[in-house]
Amino acid sequence: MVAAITRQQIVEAADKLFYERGFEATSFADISAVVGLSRGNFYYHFKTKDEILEAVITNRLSKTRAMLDAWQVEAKSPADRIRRFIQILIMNQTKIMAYGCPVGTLCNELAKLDHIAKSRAAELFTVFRDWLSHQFTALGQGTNAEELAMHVLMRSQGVAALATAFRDEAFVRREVEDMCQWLAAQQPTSITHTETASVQNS
Amino acid sequence: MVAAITRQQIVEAADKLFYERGFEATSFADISAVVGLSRGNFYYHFKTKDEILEAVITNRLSKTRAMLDAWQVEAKSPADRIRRFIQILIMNQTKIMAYGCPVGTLCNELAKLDHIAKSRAAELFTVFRDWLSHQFTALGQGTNAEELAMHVLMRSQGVAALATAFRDEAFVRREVEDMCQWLAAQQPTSITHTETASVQNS
DNA sequence: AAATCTCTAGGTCAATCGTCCTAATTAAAT
DNA sequence: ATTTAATTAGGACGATTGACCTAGAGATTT
Repeated sequence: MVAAITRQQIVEAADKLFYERGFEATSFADISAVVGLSRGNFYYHFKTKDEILEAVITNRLSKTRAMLDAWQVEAKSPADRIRRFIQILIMNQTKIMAYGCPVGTLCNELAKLDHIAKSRAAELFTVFRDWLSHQFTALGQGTNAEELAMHVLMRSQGVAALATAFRDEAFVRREVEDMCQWLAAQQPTSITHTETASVQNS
Repeated sequence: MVAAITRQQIVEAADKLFYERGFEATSFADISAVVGLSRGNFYYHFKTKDEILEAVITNRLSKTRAMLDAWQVEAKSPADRIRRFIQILIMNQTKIMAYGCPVGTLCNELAKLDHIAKSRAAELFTVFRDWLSHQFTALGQGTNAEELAMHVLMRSQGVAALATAFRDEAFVRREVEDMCQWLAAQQPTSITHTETASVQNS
């Protein structure tokens, strides 16, 4: 079963190229050159380009879920976990300034192509949204959890988009800081009531 | 001088196609089919595809400036003008949900392609940023004007990106409303001082 | 050792890409 | 009316695209 390894190598290379160059702009030849495989051999592993895209999205979904699961134990409070999400903008700053957000840009390209997989790519956003929504619920914002999750997602997308266009590191830092301050204000009745401290330890 | 008309038709058609399908995904044949011209005849008007892109960006820049100039007289107060900008998300909702923001998605595609015109496309953002910055200065936010302008731009980009992925009209309305409320809170000392009313009439 | 299955290399296919050339048509100028 | 310039149509170019086939090498099983 060496094919499974080669297959994963293809998916990994395709993922990187789809992100850095775009789906359409990446050819079979490009991917095979990275993996070190002959173009013709591709048909054995993937019959169509859409099949590679499908595999890339599936791979991203599982990796994203694994990352969020890890944060669930690494970060102690819901607020810390949301901050962890926001900090992605700092962690991946260089790549984001060069290529934008991997999820947002893929969804946008597939939307323009009216590609069959566009809704499947949007699942990546859903995973983040549901996870963020879960964190906001744990923060005591059960009624607005999904709205707040979408708001965080929205801001992240906006920062990523402008980071690519302006390449302004100060802007990214400023907006991340602003988001964290906004987040701190989202803990309901944090000043008047003191029992919210216990929520952060859940 | 009939060529000028044909040239403008080409630019207009290319603009629409670049927006709806993307720059790379649009071919000479696609544009010529829309205009009703033979493919070969293209070379007379535009020698390269990059030349069309350049013309499209230039066209967008002048159209954008003209629109913002019109708003300067149509809308009475700086706040009204900024609201007018925010309302684009509602006005162009259908197209944005299908293809995203014309500026943001173009900048992103060109960034991935590492295209020569990527900085030129970013000028579109600069035009909006400077105009917004000017409005915030008129609002009495001279010190933070550019930061606030970038913040509005960021939010618009974020809403557009998620609108494409989720196709959620309620989300767009909610975020636009939230932005307008945020804007209302940005008028410094609007409650304690009354002289800010005169600023709105400038 | 023979047979079977897994995996790969190289090449072909028609279609399409951006680019470019040339002959013909149309309009303008003399 | 004749020359000149502006504009067009159609085709050809080399390269590249995604897709596909087949022969054979390599590994595994019998």
